[in-house]
Amino acid sequence: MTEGLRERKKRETRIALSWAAIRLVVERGYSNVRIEEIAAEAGVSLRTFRNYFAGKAEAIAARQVDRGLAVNAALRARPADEPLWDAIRVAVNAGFELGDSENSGQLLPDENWLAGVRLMVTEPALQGALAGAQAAVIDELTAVVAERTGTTGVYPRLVAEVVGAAQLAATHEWLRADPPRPMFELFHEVLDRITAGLPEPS
Amino acid sequence: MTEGLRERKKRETRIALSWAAIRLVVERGYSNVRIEEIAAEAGVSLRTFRNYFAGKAEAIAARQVDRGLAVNAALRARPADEPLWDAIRVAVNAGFELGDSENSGQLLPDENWLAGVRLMVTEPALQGALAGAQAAVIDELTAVVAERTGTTGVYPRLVAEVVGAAQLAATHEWLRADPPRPMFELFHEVLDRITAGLPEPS
DNA sequence: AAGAAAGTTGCCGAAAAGGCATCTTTGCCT
DNA sequence: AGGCAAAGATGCCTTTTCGGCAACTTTCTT
Repeated sequence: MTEGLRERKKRETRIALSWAAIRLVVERGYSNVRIEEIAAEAGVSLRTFRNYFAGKAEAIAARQVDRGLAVNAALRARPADEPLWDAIRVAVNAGFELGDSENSGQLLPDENWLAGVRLMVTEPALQGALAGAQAAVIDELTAVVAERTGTTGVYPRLVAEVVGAAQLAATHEWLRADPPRPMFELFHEVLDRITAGLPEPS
Repeated sequence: MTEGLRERKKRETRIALSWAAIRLVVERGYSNVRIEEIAAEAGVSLRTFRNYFAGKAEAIAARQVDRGLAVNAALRARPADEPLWDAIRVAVNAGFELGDSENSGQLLPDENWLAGVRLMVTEPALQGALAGAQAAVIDELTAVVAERTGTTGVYPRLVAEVVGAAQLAATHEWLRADPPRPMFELFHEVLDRITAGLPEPS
């Protein structure tokens, strides 16, 4: 069965709330946004907001979660005989593309927006939520890696955590880079270093 | 000048609050602990608790932060000509030892306690705070690595993030392992894999 | 010893959080 | 189509959190 109306609406509401939260926070600053306003912006009641998210921070982090889940799904969809790290590269890129398409389809973001995002991610409460969201995604990724490689023990988790670390490092660099660089490029550079065992650059 | 009375008391209060929070939450479960009770347990007012921490979750994560900062300090203290990854191994071990000494000095933890901790870390709100705390520590670690290696660009951040990932993976395994295994052993295994470029185990 | 600086505490209002009952919408079966 | 059941949205209400402010106490400096 294809996706029903109910589920589609729910997903749309979730996305609308999350974007509303991000937009308002980027514009006005984290503590100057009431969750009631986010709800209004997305056209639902405050109470409904609370049915979806535990708070502002979680709403904002939701976009990250969805992207992460997309990566996981993409990884599952890769051919089983493809080398693990090749598959991971492709899957993560697919995740970035999702982000782009939800955006204006631009590889490099608007300058004001970027500034707002930089400000936003300095918010301590946000960092926690973002990191926590990442953790949840990584739990699932661990399972995917375990399944794919048929390994047990630490290995799957370690790979998952490291992929997460790679994404974080790439994202940091992406926010820092001037002039801006596209995400996939940064990510590949990072993965190259990791699969080389992270030797000190000479 | 050595550490004054004021600073020592402050540090003690911080630690007392954090342990009180952890103990109560492990015993009763996250949502059954009022922060007022934590404050009482540590012998300060509710308002004072709030001067130290933004909430329950942050109080609990504080122990992690302190351990992380200890690792960073230890890394700074390593001889400058020591290979980076050797220095990291030693520094992280020093961090674990700190945790042990604050504990009963045991390498392997009590069974009830472990069960409580397992339960505690499943709490979503906690995961966020723990991960967020980790993120803050990693920011500092990035600086330490940059300083030590004299590198710029992504490399320092990448190393820092990966070290964080390694600790997370090791911790997960530590919580999962039955029979229990000592942390330092798990961590070394994990680091070996990383410096080998994370090849799929055959 | 005295003033300055830092820390603690109570009070208070705003906001968040979440349980519960009600009403509406969607999905499914006949 | 009709109608029932499940899921969702909303409002209401109570408890808890959150954080600014000002008064008071302790520690530090000279």
